[in-house]
Amino acid sequence: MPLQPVVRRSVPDEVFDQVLAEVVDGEIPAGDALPSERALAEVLGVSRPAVREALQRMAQTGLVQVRHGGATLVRDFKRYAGLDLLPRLLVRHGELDPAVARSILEARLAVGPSVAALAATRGGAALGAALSATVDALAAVDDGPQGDVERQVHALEFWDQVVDAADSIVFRLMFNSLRAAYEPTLEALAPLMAAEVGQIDAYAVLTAAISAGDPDTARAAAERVLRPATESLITALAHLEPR
Amino acid sequence: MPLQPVVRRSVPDEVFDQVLAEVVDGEIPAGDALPSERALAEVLGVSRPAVREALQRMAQTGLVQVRHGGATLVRDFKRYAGLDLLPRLLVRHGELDPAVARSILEARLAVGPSVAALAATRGGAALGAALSATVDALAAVDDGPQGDVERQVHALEFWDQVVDAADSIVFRLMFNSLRAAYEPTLEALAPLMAAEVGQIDAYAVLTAAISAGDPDTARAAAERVLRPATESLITALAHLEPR
DNA sequence: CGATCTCGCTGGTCTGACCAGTTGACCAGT
DNA sequence: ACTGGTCAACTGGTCAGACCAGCGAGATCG
Repeated sequence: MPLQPVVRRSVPDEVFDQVLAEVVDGEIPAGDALPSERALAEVLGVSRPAVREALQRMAQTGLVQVRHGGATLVRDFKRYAGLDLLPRLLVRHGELDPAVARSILEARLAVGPSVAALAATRGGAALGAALSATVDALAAVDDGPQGDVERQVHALEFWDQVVDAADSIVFRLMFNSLRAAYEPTLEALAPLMAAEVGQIDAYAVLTAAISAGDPDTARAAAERVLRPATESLITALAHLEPR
Repeated sequence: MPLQPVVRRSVPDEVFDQVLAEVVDGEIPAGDALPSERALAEVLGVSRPAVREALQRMAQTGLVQVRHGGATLVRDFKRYAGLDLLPRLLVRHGELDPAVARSILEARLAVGPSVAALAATRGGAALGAALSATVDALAAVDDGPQGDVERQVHALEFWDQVVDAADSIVFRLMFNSLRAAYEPTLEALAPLMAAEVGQIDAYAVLTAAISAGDPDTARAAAERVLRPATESLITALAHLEPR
């Protein structure tokens, strides 16, 4: 593996991660109070502003509720957290959570075809050429483990363009959140997704449908791109889930 | 209007909102640097910690990138922000953004049926009774402007239960984000959505399909619930959009 | 002219202080 | 027995000022 960027963790980052883990793992049940800022600062051996910064970020994410004068309460993150929390949920304690991974695949399959249909309706003249170029790049990748990763990157780029063309801000933001969860684990997942991004012809059909401005065909084509890997991976993940 | 809770805005809240507006409105284009923390603190007449807290929250949301030693850069929020930003985008300068509202409707229509299908597959024994109870509550609401609001609340509760039953964390978080955007504007939108939540029979059919564990029927029923209002509202919104 | 150094600016962190809101206990009226 | 008032001991909110650490541009030196 080539040289990696140095991870620089600030003090508030560290505090944020620790408190987040406590909350997400359910060590502190929803409704309970967090220790006071001063107490946390002392326990963690950092200054109060550092703790404050972390707690404010927690509040921003909807995981706690701070009340001036009162205690800081833990909220039920499954009810109040937004999609931004996804990356933190996907990888817990350094490994993938199969239930979360399954859920991401389900969401992808539900949303992708609709986005493709919208892109077909709204895509401008230049869209077809841009998509074709990306598919060409996808097809030109050499085989091998490194190639799998590279194909993933091109596939992400492809969907990025489709989402842009759909011109619907909610899908755009959803895509950003999903990508933020997916990208850090890309290397690990690339082999599993290799079959999907290898279907150059399926991508080509989808591109053609979108370029032609045919939403129904685009929807079906997107589903043909996404469904095979989705279903096979979900069955594979089902064996990993404890339940 | 009955008594409202007092809104208490903290200093960092205020700073956050102001900087957010600058970024989202494009006053400071993506790639440009924000003024330094000290400069912002002086201009806004607050302390540096207050500014820091606001900027850290901006970074958490993906709108800026702070670099130790260097300037704080504005990022392209359309590419890096997550779905949590949605409430801030939906209502800008005190009024609804039609393009964002349209997009929310599109997303709802795309996701709702899939969620219903999953709920049909995975819903437990108690689900049917719970959904029926909510539909009954929906049907029991008196007419009138206040009733429209009340029906919205019940409809949200209904979908909340469906999303829970789907048992897919991504949809859960999506729903939370969408609800967070929708709820503050609920009173204003209730009249527009009145037709949808008035279709008690459509909700009943959907409930029956989910209870029966029939995903395909549930998907179709959900679409019948959501599509009419979605399409009529989108055409209505199209007239408001400048474009 | 180009590589290097240095200084000034940036953000990162801490300390300690004080302000402001909440809570519960206690007390005084009704 | 219940209401509302008072107070003290929390809590979070905000500030000022200091110092550390990283970056970058301009001055400097070869």
